[in-house]
Amino acid sequence: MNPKVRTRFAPSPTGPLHMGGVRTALFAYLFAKKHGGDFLLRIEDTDQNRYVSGAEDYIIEALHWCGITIDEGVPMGGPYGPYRQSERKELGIYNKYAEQLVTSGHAYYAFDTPEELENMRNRLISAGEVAPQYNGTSRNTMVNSLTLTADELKQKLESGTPYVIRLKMPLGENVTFTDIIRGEVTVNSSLVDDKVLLKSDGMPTYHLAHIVDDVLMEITHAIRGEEWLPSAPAHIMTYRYLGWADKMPQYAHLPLLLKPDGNGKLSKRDGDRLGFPVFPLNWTDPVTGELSSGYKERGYYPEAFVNMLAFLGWNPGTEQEIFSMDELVEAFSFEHVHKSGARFDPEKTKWFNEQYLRMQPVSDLADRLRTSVMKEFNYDASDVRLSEKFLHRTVELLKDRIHFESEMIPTGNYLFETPHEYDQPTIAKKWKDQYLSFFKELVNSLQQLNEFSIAEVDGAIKATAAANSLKPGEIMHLLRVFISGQGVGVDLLGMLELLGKDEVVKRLNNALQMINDKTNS
RNA sequence: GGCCCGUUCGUCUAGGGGUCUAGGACAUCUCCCUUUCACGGAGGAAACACGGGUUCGAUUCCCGUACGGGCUACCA
Repeated sequence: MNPKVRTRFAPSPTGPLHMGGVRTALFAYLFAKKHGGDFLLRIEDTDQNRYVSGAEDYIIEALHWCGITIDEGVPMGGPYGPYRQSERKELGIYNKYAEQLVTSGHAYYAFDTPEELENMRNRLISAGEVAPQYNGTSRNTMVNSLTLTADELKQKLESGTPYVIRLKMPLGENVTFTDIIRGEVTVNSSLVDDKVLLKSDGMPTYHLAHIVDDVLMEITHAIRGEEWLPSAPAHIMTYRYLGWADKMPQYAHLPLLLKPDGNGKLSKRDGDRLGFPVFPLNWTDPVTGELSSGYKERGYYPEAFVNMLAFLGWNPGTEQEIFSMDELVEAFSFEHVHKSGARFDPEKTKWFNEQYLRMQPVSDLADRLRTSVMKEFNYDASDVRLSEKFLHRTVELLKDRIHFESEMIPTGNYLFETPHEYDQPTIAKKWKDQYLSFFKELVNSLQQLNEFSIAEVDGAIKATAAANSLKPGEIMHLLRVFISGQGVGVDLLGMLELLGKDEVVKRLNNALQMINDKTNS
């Protein structure tokens, strides 16, 4: 029987998680859930120089907002804890396995200083080497436990000379492994350098830490970005040298997310440069105070964001595009994950949001609109504009015209407030003095209506127009401007009915006063 | 530069030798609906990078070229 599927998302807390990271987490989550497994969050905080405070909380909040639920790991813990590598270091595991590799002859101590490393690279470059590396050939010229005598080594170690432990990559060996997405990948071991496994500060590098942790946490599938493909052979070798070939998770290297414009992978800087967020949530840089905008605060539904993300590099193989998280879990498979990078399109993201907006129940939108209205305007609790009926109808009038819920008030502001300004270009274009009597009569006619319904109002407008030998088409646009102040907007008759007799009459009188003032000035 | 990975409409993609006069979606254009603008509906334009093979037959398989992406740290 196959072991229970366990996948993990293992970001390093160096800043806010960007959407590429969220997608990696999403695919790992979908795969785990599809197979009835667990999804873990491990924090890879082995680089103390790049640690950013708040980043870990941000990652947790972002995943939560997206509906990606963590079964185990940071923050709640679990049977394989701790789940932060800085804390796991205290367990002595990284040290232990690094030493084990040294003992078995698959790794060695290296005492070279940064200057010496730099010199070595320059030396190789001037010797015509295009890719200077610390590897099977150059290590013989360096200061390490392979070139030092036993006494020299002992002396260095005892005097506390800083050292790293490097993986001893073999020369000229073909390393083959199977990637779930790319199939069989073969790389010659000569091409990959002797990776540092343990740094001089005692911390492991990613190369060692993720392997030790994946095995100890019984991870079955290691899902990560394509940028790791070149170092995968080093990882494969490490598993073998540690005697963990049978415990190695299956690797899946995901295609990268590319910039909507120009070249290269999507970066944290692209978002605000191009006017769309690259982060799920707002992020304020703790050092510079600079704000990067997030999808949440921009008014995107997490479901829309996730749906969009899922379709970057993956497809269900059918023509269905709108998927709930449950449906994504059901449909997900690596067979339908692309090999090539996906250019991200902000326009499509908006479209996804619109789709989710249209699916919202009107009553839910009305409830949320009430909250916004109360915040925006100082209405009395008994104000009709806070009534169920008014809000419900407002939502119906507005919802198909907007991309975000947050646009309801800005787009429909004239439904909440009597206009103070009017679209003068439209008035100038349409207005004729002979319309004055029509509008005056219309006010009277509307005032006499017992029932202020669409049908009644429509009837009154038509009758008054006919009495003035006007075609309704002539004055409808002006009527809209007089009522809403704007030339475009929601259905006119629907708006009149919603506003009600008193408000409509009031607005009409205001507008006629405005016309009068203009004429006299 | 070297190495690795990739290459279907502008973008995301369907497609695993004949069903491809290459399908869908976003964006774009036209028309319809609408006494506004949207929404909605209908339609249009728009792609197999190139060159060699293999094959009766290649978008689909192989090789090369071009292009794109990634990596090339005591960062992940």
